[in-house]
Amino acid sequence: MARAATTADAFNAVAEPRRRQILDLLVGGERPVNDLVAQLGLAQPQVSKHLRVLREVGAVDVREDGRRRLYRLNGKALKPIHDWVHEYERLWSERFDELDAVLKGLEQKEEDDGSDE
Amino acid sequence: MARAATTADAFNAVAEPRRRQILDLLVGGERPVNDLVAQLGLAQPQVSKHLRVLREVGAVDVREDGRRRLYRLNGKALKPIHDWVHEYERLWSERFDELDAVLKGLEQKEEDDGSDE
DNA sequence: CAATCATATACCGATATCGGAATATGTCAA
DNA sequence: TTGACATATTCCGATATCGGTATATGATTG
Repeated sequence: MARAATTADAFNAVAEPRRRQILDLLVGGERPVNDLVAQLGLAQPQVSKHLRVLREVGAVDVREDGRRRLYRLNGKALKPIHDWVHEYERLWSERFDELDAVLKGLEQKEEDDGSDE
Repeated sequence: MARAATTADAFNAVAEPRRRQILDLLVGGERPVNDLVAQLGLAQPQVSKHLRVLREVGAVDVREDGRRRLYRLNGKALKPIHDWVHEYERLWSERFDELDAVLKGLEQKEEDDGSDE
């Protein structure tokens, strides 16, 4: 066995920085491949390959327009990532840090009061 | 060149489902390796290896306790993932879907009015 | 129809991974 | 000190990747 395919998951697909860049560019709206090639400074075949991966995980959709292909973002594919990482937000949010402090204070108080646990 | 190292990034580290599971378990608090081994149903060496990766990207910290090692979550390492994916939230949120519809309506209107762009 | 433009695919070599198995390191207990 | 326990490291083979280069496919223009 080796590492999971890049097309296995949105997680795997998006682990590659270039692919994140591509998605970031597509936030601005539909773009033909050549636009992306120009903006990324990458060779055209590499861009097409990255787009294929993004297509396979559903993060982008394509539309034909004459001899060019217009790629468009489909952000829903990223929702699982958002949902997962969202659970960890409290670990760096100051607001929650304060809440944690309060809760710890309460625990301490209960321990001082003695009894079980 | 090959795929980026799993230790290159939080993105790469977390692309592996087992490592996400480990982090999920550590949300419940500090745990020794053997606890994780039991809960994951994985072989001990694999768990140690996954933990190493998570350590190298700063997602967990270790503390020695006799002959065992207690691993603890350090969620701050996941913030870049959260920050990145957060930008895409509007793409699946219904509230923002409605906003998009409104904006598209406005665009349409301007196009109908003609003129440049 | 030929030439050109836009994009996708195929092939290559190098590399880092993953799980499995064996083993090393280090601590505690009798 | 010997043995049991807890964890980390090393070696293995298989595999999927990435960038580069060459080429295929397909649409448009002259």
